[in-house]
Order: sequence, then C-alpha cells, then structure tokens
Amino acid sequence: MSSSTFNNKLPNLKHLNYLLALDKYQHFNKAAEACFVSQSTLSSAILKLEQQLCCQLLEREHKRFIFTSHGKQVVALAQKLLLNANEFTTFAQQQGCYNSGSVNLGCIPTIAPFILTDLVQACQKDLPNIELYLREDTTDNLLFQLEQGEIDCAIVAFPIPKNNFFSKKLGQDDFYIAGDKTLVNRFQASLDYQSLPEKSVFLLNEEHCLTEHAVSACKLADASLINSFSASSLATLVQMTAFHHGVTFLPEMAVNKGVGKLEGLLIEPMKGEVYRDIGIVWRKTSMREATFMSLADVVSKASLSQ
Amino acid sequence: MSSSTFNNKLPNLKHLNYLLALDKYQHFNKAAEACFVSQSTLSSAILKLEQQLCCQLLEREHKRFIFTSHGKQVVALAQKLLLNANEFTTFAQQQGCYNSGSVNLGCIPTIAPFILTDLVQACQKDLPNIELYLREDTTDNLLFQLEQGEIDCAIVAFPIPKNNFFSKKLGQDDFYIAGDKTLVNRFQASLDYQSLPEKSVFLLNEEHCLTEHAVSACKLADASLINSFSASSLATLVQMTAFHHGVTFLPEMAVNKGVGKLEGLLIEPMKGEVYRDIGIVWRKTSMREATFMSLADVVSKASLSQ
DNA sequence: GCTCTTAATCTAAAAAGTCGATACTCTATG
DNA sequence: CATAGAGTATCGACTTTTTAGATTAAGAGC
Repeated sequence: MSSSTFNNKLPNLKHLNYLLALDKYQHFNKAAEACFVSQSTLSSAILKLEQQLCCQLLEREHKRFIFTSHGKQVVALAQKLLLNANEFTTFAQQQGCYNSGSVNLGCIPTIAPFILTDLVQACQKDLPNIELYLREDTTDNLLFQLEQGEIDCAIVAFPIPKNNFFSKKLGQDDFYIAGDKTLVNRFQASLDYQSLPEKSVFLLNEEHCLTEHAVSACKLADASLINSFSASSLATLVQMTAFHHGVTFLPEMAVNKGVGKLEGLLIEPMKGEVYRDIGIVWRKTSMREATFMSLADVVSKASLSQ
Repeated sequence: MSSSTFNNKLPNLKHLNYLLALDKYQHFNKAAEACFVSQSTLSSAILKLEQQLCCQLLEREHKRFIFTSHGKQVVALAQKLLLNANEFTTFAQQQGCYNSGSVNLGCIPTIAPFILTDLVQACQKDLPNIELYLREDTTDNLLFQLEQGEIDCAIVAFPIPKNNFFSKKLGQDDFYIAGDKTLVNRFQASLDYQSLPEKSVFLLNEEHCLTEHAVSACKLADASLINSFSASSLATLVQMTAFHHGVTFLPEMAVNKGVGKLEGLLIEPMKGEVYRDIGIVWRKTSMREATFMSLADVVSKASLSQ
C-alpha cells in the first residue's frame, strides 16, 4: 500500500490524547486539567474528533456523559495508536544524541578480518549506545554506497579515488614482504626487485586496493615481475605464494593476526617507509562527525599502531 | 502508563505521510505532487519533523539529498505508525454507519435462553454488519448497566422500574400454568386460587422480574399460597414444582422451548389476558435508534408472537 | 557563460487550535 | 418552588500551525 492511499482524515494525535484523558477522568474539567488545556479546548477537540471520524464517541446529557460502546473501542484503539506514536518519537529522538544510534560501517576486505573482532568488542565497551552494522566490500563499492547513504562511514586504505568526503587517518599499516626464504632474503639484502625472478610476485586481484597500494608503496615498477595469477583473498594469496615459491606483500595487521604463518614462508618487514594509511571516511553532509570520531578513536586504540 | 505521561512532541500524521512520499519518490516535487501539496509545504514539513524529532532525517546537498540511515529507520517506523492510524480511522468511521458496528445487548434470564439462539442466527442473516455481544442479567442490573453505557440496549419484560429510557414493545408473552395435573385442572376449571393448597405455588426468587409480573398478571393476591422456596432458574423452578406437586407460571417462550416438559407436569395456557410484554429499551441519548429498531424487528420475527 | 533543475526560504493568507467568558441545563438543597 | 452549584457546550477573539506562491541559491549540463 502506497502512502498516497492513506486518504482517510488522519486525526490529530494530541486530540486523541485528550480523548484518553476524558476516558480516564470521565470528567471534562479534570481531563482538561490533566492535559494542561482549558475545558473548552478539550470539549471542542472531542467534538472535532467525532466530526472527523464521523461517529459518536459520547452520549451527552448536558451535565453528564457516557462513552458509547463504540467510543470505548475507539479509546482502546487510540491508546494503542498513541503508544505506537510514542515509541516512534522516542526512537526518532534517541538517535539525535551524541554517540548513539545505529552506524552502518563499511570496511574493505583487506582490513575487515583483522580489526572487526577487536572493534566490535571495544565498541560494546566504550560506545554501548551505538548499534554497529558492518558491511565488507571493495573501496569503490563502499564509496558508492556511502554516497547513496547505504552506509554511514567506511574504513578504507588511503589514498581513495574520490575526495568529496571527509576523512580521518586512523593509523599506519606497514607492509611486510612474505614468500620463499631465498627470494625474500635476496631482496631484503639488495632491496632490488631485479633480484626476483619474472612472475614471482603474487598480488590480489585489482579490485582490491591493497594491490595498487602495495605496488605504489613498495615502488614495484616492473610489471613483468608480477604473476598473472591474482588471488581474491589474502588467505589464497599466501597459499599460492608459498606453493609457487614466489613473494608477496602483506599488511602488518594481517601479519599480526597470523596470516602468512605457513611452512616455508618467510615474513619480514619491508625496509624504509613502506606502508598504507588506514582511515575512516564519511559524507561531508553528515551531522554525525562527533560519533564517527569516537568510533575512529576506538578503532585506533584497538587495532592500529600510530 | 497514563495518557499524561505522553509528553513527547507528537508528530503531525499528515507530515509523516509527506515523509513517506518523499522516501517513495526521492524527489520533493514528485512527492509533493503525490500528496497534492506544494513543494514548499512538503519541504517545510520535513524540516519541521526534523526539528520536532530533534534528529536529522535527510542529508541535503542543495540539489539532491539522501536519507540518513536513521531517517530510513524513521521512515520504516512512520510507515507502521500510519498503517496503525489508518486502521484506527477505518475502524472508527465504519461504526458510524446505519446497522453496523457492535451492539452490546443485555437480556433478562427469563427471556435470554429462549430467544438468543434464534436472534443470533437471524441477526447474522439480516444484519450481517452488526457485531452482537450478549449479556444476561436481571432487569435492575441491566438498566443500571444501560445507564452506565456498559450495554447499548436491553431486552426486558415490561413494565420496568425506570422510565428514563426509550423503548419499543416487541411482543406479548402469554403465561401458562404448569404443575400437578390435579391442581392445574382444578384451577383451570374454577379460575379460583382458593382451589390451590397453601404453599403450593412455586415462583422464581424476587430478583427475577418474572415473579412480580406473573403475580401481577395472574392476579395472585393471596401470599399464603406461595411456597417460600424460590428457584433461581426456570429449570430448577420446574423441577421443584414437579417434585412437590405444586404449580407455577411459565412464559410461553419457555414453554415453546420445552421447559416444563416433565413427567407428571401438566401445562395449560392461562385463561384470559394473562401475559407479560417483552420489549427493548435504550438510552434516550443514544443515536442508534434506527439500528435498535432493526434489531427489534429481527427479534420480533424470530421469536415472538405479536 | 547560460539555462535548467531542484530544494530552501520568505511572505502572506488560510486553517486549526486555544482560551476565557458565557449560556444552558440538570441536581441538590433549603 | 426558588436558588445555588456543578458541568458541558458555545461564542468570539486571539495565537499557532500549515499552506501556497514567488523568489533565491546552487549545482549540473550544455
């Protein structure tokens, strides 16, 4: 049923409240007093209701009145309706508060598995009034969803392809080189990609921003080194790298969570300033910056080195 | 929770409708058109809602807007609320119609068992839009409940002790004499109560108006004839009358339904104009006279001789 | 730069809601 | 039988809310 099919005369909820008071006190003056309005106001409100609803709620006898049986049923329904309305306003208002309400948080797949458990726990502890809903997707998809309002904010790796958002850096995620012991040692000694065989560098497929960031941060210029196989998850990537005796780049948060702990796989921090930035983004038009900042704090403390 | 605890700002339901339209069309002009109001009206209504609910429903960007995630939740709740409100008005309005709505009908115990089955069936057939609720009680109690609005009308035997009601005669219910064959025959031959032994007349207890009406209609003046045992139901009365070889008076509607068909009990119509009037009463202030008249017709046709 | 689209804003008018005073009528009381 | 008291309806003035129409402002597309 569409909204336009509601063609009934909708009653004024305030007036329904008057009706309930009248039912409760069975007395116009007392009911009016309880509603902080004058008796005439309450009287005409009831008349108005009867007129709008085209029904008789009271039987009047100049000095006394009684509710019709229909009136009583209407009162009962009005009670339900007002309870519902009250829940509605309570819900709507609660959300206005600082650090409360639901937050739809997006996160890219090369971050999500390594921070979300900690984040959820820390959030329950530090931001108990926030209901966190999580969604994992690629940066591009997340930014699109963010624009559409399908999510409220997203944790991504910088830089991001669009800049029509506000963002805050959460921390720095250093890259590690992981792979065949010989190859890794050779590279670490020389810091020269020419020490690696052709097609020995394994990466995630291109929809993952980690690939681009790793290539860029690690200054991997020679495309011929990159193996055409591209994994769609870090777990697969590590497996394939080990199996084919190649090398790959892993972010610290993955290494910390044990990704890459595999027979015959050597993991070493990249030398020099080789990292990706992790940050949170939200729409410029959002009014919940303060809440997102709190969330950012929680993430930083729980999962990231500064 | 009392009505006065609803101190939240209650939203204007019409404005919630505008909000739903905006959600549906995602466009102020189209939504306004669908609501048959101007764009400025819809725009300011949404602003007003946000202000009243102290929350942000939309994120605006001068030419476009999106719903906040909170706004979406509010829309969902508003939808529920409006559905509820619509049910409310639909219910309230339906009742205004002629021959529809619920009718709380009272009936005295010396009538109820003999007409209600027929009445309910006839009502379902002839007045299908009336929801009939039945209550059995004594005349005094019914009239009190009628005054209080706990019932809408009542079927009683005339005369009644109060006359501040409107009423309509439904029919005439002749009295029968029932009892020990010898006593009944002796009385019918002489029409003289002196033909009956002392304490041989059994009656219902005094809260039943049948007692008074029978005594009055049958012109039973001599109290010494009346047995001090008084039954509280016609079934008991008949049993006791038979057991003690006495006599009693039964209304025709009871006789027709087989009350008094008992071994050794003779039932004969009283001679002369000996009857009680059956009628329906309602408050003078009630506006549903037409409906009660229809109900009266149904009762008359279904159960009573004119 | 120009036009088109779209939502917000401003102003005036209409509608709805409210109050205080008063009218009306029933009940109680002497 | 008159009178006072109580309780609800009604009236007119006033306030608040809602509305429409014109205008403004800010992108988007050409």
